[in-house]
Amino acid sequence: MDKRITIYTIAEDLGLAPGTISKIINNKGNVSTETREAVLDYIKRIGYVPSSSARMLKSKRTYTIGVIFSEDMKIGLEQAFFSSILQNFKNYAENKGYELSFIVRKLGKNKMSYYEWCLNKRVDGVYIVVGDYQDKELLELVNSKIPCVSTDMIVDNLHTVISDNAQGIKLALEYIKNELKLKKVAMISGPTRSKAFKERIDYFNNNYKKYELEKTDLIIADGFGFTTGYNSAIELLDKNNNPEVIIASSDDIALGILKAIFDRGFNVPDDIQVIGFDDIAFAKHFTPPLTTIRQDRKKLGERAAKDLISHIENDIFHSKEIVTIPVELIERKTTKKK
Amino acid sequence: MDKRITIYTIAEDLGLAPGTISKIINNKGNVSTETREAVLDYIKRIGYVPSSSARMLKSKRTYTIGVIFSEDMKIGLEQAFFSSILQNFKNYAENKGYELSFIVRKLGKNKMSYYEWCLNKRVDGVYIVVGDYQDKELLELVNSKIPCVSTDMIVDNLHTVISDNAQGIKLALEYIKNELKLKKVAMISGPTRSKAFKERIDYFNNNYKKYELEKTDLIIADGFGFTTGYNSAIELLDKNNNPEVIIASSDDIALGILKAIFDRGFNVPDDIQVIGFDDIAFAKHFTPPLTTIRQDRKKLGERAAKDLISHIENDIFHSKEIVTIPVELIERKTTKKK
DNA sequence: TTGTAAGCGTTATCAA
DNA sequence: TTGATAACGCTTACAA
Repeated sequence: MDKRITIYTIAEDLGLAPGTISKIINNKGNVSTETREAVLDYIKRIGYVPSSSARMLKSKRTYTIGVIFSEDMKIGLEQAFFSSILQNFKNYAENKGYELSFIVRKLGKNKMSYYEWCLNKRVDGVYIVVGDYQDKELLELVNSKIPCVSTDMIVDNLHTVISDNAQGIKLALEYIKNELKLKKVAMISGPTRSKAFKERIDYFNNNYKKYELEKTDLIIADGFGFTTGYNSAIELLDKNNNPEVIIASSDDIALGILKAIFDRGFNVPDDIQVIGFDDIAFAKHFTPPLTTIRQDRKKLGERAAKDLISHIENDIFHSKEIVTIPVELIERKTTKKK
Repeated sequence: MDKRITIYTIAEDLGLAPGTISKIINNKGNVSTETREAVLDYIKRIGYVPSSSARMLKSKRTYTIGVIFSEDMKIGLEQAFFSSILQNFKNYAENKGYELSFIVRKLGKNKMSYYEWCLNKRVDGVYIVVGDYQDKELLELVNSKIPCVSTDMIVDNLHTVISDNAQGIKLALEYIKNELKLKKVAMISGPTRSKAFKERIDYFNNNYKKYELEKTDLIIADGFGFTTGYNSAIELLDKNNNPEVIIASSDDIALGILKAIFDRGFNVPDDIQVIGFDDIAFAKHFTPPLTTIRQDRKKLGERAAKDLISHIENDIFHSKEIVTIPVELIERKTTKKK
């Protein structure tokens, strides 16, 4: 019962050679449809699954995708937005027979670079969930032979799947002008080493005038989270430039802003309105529910997985491009149409 | 440069036999301290790392831990509480040289049971993050030769690391009696198929009288989340039994309750007080910040990892036990001392 | 079209 | 204490 099934036992059972079985499993070489079908049938019946270690050892393919969840950015599995993209990536990849393995900068006792780690683990490809585009080690990896894809970082030579951040801010600006009919707008953002944040800030800076808006403040903080939003908003409020609406570059930040506004005794949306970015699960549960730009986390994760796997499997040095996923404005209660 | 370092190249470089290198790496057999140190040194210098596939192939050990994140319970990586425990588990395990691999019920095209999957993947052990203790397949796995550990499910023959749920509710009850000086208490909980919920409900039912409390309502809902809490609280409020304080069996539920109370026009903590369970990151950010029973997610995850790994490595059929991690009451603004 | 056999990088058993 | 050698289960030339 605990006897392991191998291509040898199968070959024996069927009166064939192990090599033939292998070819069939991998869809290679010439085998008569007759034997092919017989073998496939048999395999399914007895529930045979190839030993991944043997396969890896021999073929140099590991069916493993390394995941970089940049540590210095202090983003862990707890970060709802990214872990949800990752979840979708994972689902897709698993369906294609790949496993994920988190890349850490050491292995056993040894400290090592991302690239070394990948070499040693022989991952087939790398998914960079978030990354610092100035990180030398990351760039070393990106520019190596190992296929990489990212859902945040934009650098030369890297295929990335990213939300249409410009469109997101455009939506917000249009909405502010046409629906909210407001003038004075501020923005609070996370750091520009995240490309997504940078794009949002850039679009804002370059276009608010087009919508006849006035920029009262722009705070670029050094964090991603609630506390960052809170502190930045306190700072902003104390400057008394009196923005009518604040655009936050993430929902976590937006939620912190909301709290700060309350703590300062103002009301949302009557005194100040707020627009977030992401649409995390909690956005709709907050009081008041957050108006925000929704990113399509499912598409983001799945497309990234799809593209990475196709890089890996058709190892033609694929066209690396920036693929852009549309976003959408979700109107809730932190804004008020006039 | 792309030449792979193996125990062969090392042996050659050092004028030794491959077998000797292997022994040293694995700390086995008799090797003179002299050669041992020389080899260890050399290995560190050139940054050699054993090929895991070769090792797996030969030794039957995969250094991989399967993770079950029960799907039918609709809990994904997005669930902050569980993913944070998992994160801590992961950190510990990785440090010990293990990798995590999520168990899915199929592999490639084939549907398969948890147990079959584990057999095929040859995982060294299994970590059940959350599980339904009535799930036949799960029980099959638990009762197999494969070492398992859980941080939620309690069944015969399963080692589990779990918060002291009884103590948590005890803390809440004491606090209600002695500090809040309240009488009428209600509870809203998730389903009893999660052992943690069951324990909390049981302790509450069996002990509220001891604290001279009056139970106005007990709602056992079928979900875990915000919406569950919201709907249950609306239901409860509409019954007009007027509890003075509501104990929620999770923070997500508590937050939903808070929202429902607001929506019905009541004030927290003046009209009704609320106590949660978990202390998720968001609990302190909510308005008002949630009083709750904090679970020690770090200890939970790390202890589970530690115990599993020791099961695996000292494959003595280890004492399976329930290990219990203390909890703590965090007082914030949804309660008010009298 | 099918079979044979040489690795892949380890571990483990014996022999030296 | 150290060295040689046979697996482990697969892939892939190459031979039949």
